[in-house]
Amino acid sequence: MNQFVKFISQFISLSNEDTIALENVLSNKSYKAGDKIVQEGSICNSILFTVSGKSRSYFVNHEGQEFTWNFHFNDADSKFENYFLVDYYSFLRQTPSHLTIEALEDIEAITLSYTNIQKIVSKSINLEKVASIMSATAYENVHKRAFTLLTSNAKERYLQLLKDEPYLLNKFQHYLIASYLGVAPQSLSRLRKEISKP
Amino acid sequence: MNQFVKFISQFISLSNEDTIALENVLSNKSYKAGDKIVQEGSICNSILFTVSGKSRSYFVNHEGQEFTWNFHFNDADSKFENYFLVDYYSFLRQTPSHLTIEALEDIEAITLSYTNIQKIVSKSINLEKVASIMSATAYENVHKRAFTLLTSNAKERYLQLLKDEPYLLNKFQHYLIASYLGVAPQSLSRLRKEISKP
DNA sequence: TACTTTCATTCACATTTGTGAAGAAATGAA
DNA sequence: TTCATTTCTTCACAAATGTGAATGAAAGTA
Repeated sequence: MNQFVKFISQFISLSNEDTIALENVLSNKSYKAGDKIVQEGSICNSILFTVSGKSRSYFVNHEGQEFTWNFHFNDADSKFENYFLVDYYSFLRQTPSHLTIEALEDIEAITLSYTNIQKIVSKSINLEKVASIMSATAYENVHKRAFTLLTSNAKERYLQLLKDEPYLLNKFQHYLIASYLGVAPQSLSRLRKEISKP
Repeated sequence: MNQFVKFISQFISLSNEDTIALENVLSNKSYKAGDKIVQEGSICNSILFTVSGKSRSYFVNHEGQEFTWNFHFNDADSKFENYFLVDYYSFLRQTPSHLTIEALEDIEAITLSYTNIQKIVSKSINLEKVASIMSATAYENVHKRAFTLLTSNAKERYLQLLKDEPYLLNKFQHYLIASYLGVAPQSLSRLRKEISKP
């Protein structure tokens, strides 16, 4: 059974027709390490579901600095939002993406296009629920990110990462974690030293 | 004609039936300056549309510090999202709110409850579009906020505010603006001095 | 008006974070 | 393995931001 369909089934019970309708609009796609899965400036017209491989999404500011927005992978540690490779902002509005998504390893993914989502959603109330769960989750995620950035300093953000998603430290390079926290790599190093032996 | 209906009409053409259906589920509500319109911890079960008066939404961190999330008012300067008094996060999921919304002046508002939205949305495709416009806008807004906080420092955030929403400086007290930017009031003062005479 | 309260600014100093350079450690390739 | 490359850490110093206190301006109240 398709991994994406299996994933959706955890949330919503799908009829046989729903399952078939869904499977019919899905296709497989693969990327090589280093590929840009989503390009800043281009419109994000499909949602990709990660089957295997790690990737990261990031913003680039006016000075060319990269800031990791999120990490994406599919294993026991991953959360809901980690599976999906998409700039929701761009996807929802069909406007140019601000985000770039880059394959850190070879990626296997399942793709669902914007137009196909419209098609299946209009056919099935259950599938409509999936779309709303996904967008509510995306909203929660970005909301939490903004809250953390507004209300806490670098040390607090690192402690929160240690608490909420410590496995990221083993999966991704620390300079990427640093840009996820919004600090310089050297500052992260300093924080780690300070926290490890108080 | 109801101000909220008028507002909606700018985006979507409403049939007579739609208009009547919408007006039937709206009601007026007023608050006194200082009132809490949305309380942290309680579920946000309606969306309020500001007719008059200023308010602000804010988070409180673990140390009791307040961080302004947004300013809300309804005049020539206001944007889409400024009208609405709601914690979308809480509203979408019907979970306890993280935000508090406080009336800075006496407020007149139009209220639309969660259950009533479901009712009218299921009756009219046009009204469904309104709901999706609103949630896409909420998403864009929070996305932009997170992006700015992640990628720019205090000075850049202040310059961006000067560029994008300078009128806030005349409408709201500077210590509130400071907490919106995520800096201490004294730091905002220093930035203003530095920028006014280079 | 005078009085009180609140807010904005300024200052000195503390703390946090950034930066560039250097070396250590880890990783990957031949 | 050895060598080259990348990443992590450490350090010293610079820059940014926070903090508490003091002052004066502005706004509200009697």
